[in-house]
Amino acid sequence: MIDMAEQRSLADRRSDATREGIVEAAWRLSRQEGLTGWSLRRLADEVGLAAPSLYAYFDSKHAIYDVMFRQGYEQLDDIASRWGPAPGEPHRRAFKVAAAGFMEFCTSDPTRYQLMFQRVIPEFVPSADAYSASVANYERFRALLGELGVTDDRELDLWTAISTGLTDQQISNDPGGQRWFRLLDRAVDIFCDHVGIPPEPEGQR
Amino acid sequence: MIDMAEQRSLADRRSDATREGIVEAAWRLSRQEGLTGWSLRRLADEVGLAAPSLYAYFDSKHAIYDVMFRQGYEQLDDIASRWGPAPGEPHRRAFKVAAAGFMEFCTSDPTRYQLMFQRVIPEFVPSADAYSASVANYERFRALLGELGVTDDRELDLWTAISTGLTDQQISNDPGGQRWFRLLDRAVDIFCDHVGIPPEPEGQR
DNA sequence: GACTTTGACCGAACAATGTTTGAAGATATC
DNA sequence: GATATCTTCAAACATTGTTCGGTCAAAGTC
Repeated sequence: MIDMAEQRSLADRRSDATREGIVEAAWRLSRQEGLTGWSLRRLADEVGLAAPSLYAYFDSKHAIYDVMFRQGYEQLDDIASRWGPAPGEPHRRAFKVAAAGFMEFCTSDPTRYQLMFQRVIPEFVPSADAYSASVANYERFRALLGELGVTDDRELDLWTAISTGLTDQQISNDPGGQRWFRLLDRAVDIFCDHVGIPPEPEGQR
Repeated sequence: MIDMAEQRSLADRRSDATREGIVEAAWRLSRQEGLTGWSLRRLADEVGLAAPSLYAYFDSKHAIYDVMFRQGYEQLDDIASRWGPAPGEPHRRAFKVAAAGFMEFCTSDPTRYQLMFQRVIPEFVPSADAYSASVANYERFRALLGELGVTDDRELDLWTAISTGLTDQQISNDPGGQRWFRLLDRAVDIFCDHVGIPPEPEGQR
């Protein structure tokens, strides 16, 4: 009988536990040796299998990166769901919290950041499925900024550039430090002044 | 007799013309197939040699990338040397020219940009020599902004983040387009307002 | 001219990679 | 116990960057 739910390929039906073990080991190796610093044979060793056995769980090495890519965006989505103005909270305050949260998320795991936002793996292009996770995330981001008073698309684009620019510099040129992180509040203030989000009341600051 | 000038290895003494031909072909292939989309055998074919012969001119594939890396910064330095306030020119105007020049330089050759500013080649680390070209460039950038009125290091860092952020978004998310490029003048204005560089006189605008 | 030296080049091979193939054991199902 | 289905892997393949050993021609040297 044909399963009416979405078709799962042979590989997809394999033990989910082993599958997750492989991805976990891939994260571990990526953080240790760099995203491209490990081979399938090494990864297989790590989970007690031979290299070809991995192909029972993933169609290719890129397919493993693809799962990791999606997991990254799921984790971001998880965190981002907690952002937004609390009742009575000044929008600029909420803006700063969200911006710092994003930057903290990125800098706390540079490997994950590279996978999600940079093109460090030659030939790797996220699948439509994984890509949609990143699009969903962008939609949430757009909605959040709308809630905070950023309605113009160009202003959205400008803030995207500023926040990713700060993050990128921080990770590339001062990993583990605070050099660009410290500039974030100021950047938020400048930007908020420009788009007309009112300053925080002096007393609460 | 020992040459008292700087020692040149065997590879270094080979015909400079062939050497340059190899690098040119490497640029061509990189733009066509991506920075990592070609093999040494393919490159050798392109210049009418066999793969091992390349090792008479370069110590490794990375050594070829290294030359390209340095060439990129030499080209940037060449352009950047023409930036700076003309006599009587408002600083903010000169700022905009330089900023647009930088962004134009980056977006006009995304492959070169990737090599210079992103880490898309696994394991590739520029040699001390090539790296110094990028440092020299940063020093020029710092001097230029100083001339225009940006003295605080934190403001320098902030502008670095903003301009590279805009550039990065432009190349990654709208290659060949203008979406983030159009935001540049506004970004300069916001930044200049913040650091106290006076606005351009209305008449000249 | 013979002889050596040097420069330029490449065929063959090496180790490592991601991946495919074919088949072997293990496990379940009847 | 027989059959089918999982789960696994040894062996092999094509491709990669790179090394080794050698060939061949040009340039000096006597």
